[in-house]
Amino acid sequence: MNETPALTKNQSLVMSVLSEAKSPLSAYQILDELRPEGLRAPLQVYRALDKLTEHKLVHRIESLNAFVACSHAAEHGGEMVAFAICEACGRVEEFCDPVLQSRLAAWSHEHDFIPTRTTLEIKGRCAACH
Amino acid sequence: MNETPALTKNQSLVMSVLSEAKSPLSAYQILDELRPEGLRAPLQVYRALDKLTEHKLVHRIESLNAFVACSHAAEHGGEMVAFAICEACGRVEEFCDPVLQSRLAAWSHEHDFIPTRTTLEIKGRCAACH
DNA sequence: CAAGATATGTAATGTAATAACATATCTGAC
DNA sequence: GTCAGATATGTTATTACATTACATATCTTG
Ligand SMILES: [Zn+2]
Ligand SMILES: [Zn+2]
Ligand SMILES: [Zn+2]
Ligand SMILES: [Zn+2]
Repeated sequence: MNETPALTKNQSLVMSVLSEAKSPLSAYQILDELRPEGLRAPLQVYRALDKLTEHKLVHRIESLNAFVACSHAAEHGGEMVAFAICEACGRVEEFCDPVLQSRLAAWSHEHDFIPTRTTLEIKGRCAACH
Repeated sequence: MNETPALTKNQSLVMSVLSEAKSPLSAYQILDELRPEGLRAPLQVYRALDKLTEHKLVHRIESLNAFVACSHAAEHGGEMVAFAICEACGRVEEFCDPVLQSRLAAWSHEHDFIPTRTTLEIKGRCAACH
């Protein structure tokens, strides 16, 4: 069910750039990295990002207008994902928390709200940057 | 301590537009609303939004690149704020939840992360839009 | 092979946010 | 009152982020 298909050429290129990045990259930063490989237009990157995001191999960080490779070893289920973003070094840590998830589910249920997607991003300073 | 100063002319204009809006507005939508009052440039709106956001009279919705008037009757303390955003009607509900807040504080403490700002936005369908 | 689906290439445009600089208004010290 | 610093405003240009529209190529599958 819902197998992740093999990546296409552009998807692979974008994925490899994000996998090697130490912090989130904007679509235009990714494009610049890939000009040597022949990419020229933002849309080539955005299309790849759309697919990668759909398959949850990549996540969009809304508060940065940027993208990170998923750091989950295993596949994502339907669970909520959160991010801790260091404002000093730029590093992002991805995490899941069942308590947060169930608390949000409870709020939604109480308020007759049907959630489809949750954005949870904490900005601050990571352990290495105190 | 930290009194909210009286609003300037442009801040008042922007605040009044947001207060009457039924859903979040982009800076450019606000600008269009205020052209009749003489505003002409995005920066006039962005500057007002910066101050209003600083005083927490307005919140930025990161996932929409848009802004809403704060719906808290009382003043904000340092607490975390969350938003439930209806993808059908556009309405946004602002809420606080101590459980979410303490759980995020716990995660941060466990991971030696010093948080400064949290973005929590749930997209979905509100009670009126099932 | 033919037909439909998926992926790619390219140009142009739309939308969001900031930089740089000039001018005006407010506020307190003298 | 007036001078000086701080705050607010006005204006133009530019940068950053994202999508529309259309043409072409490649990959399925009957
Ligand atoms: Zn992930
Ligand atoms: Zn750090
Ligand atoms: Zn509020
Ligand atoms: Zn609704």
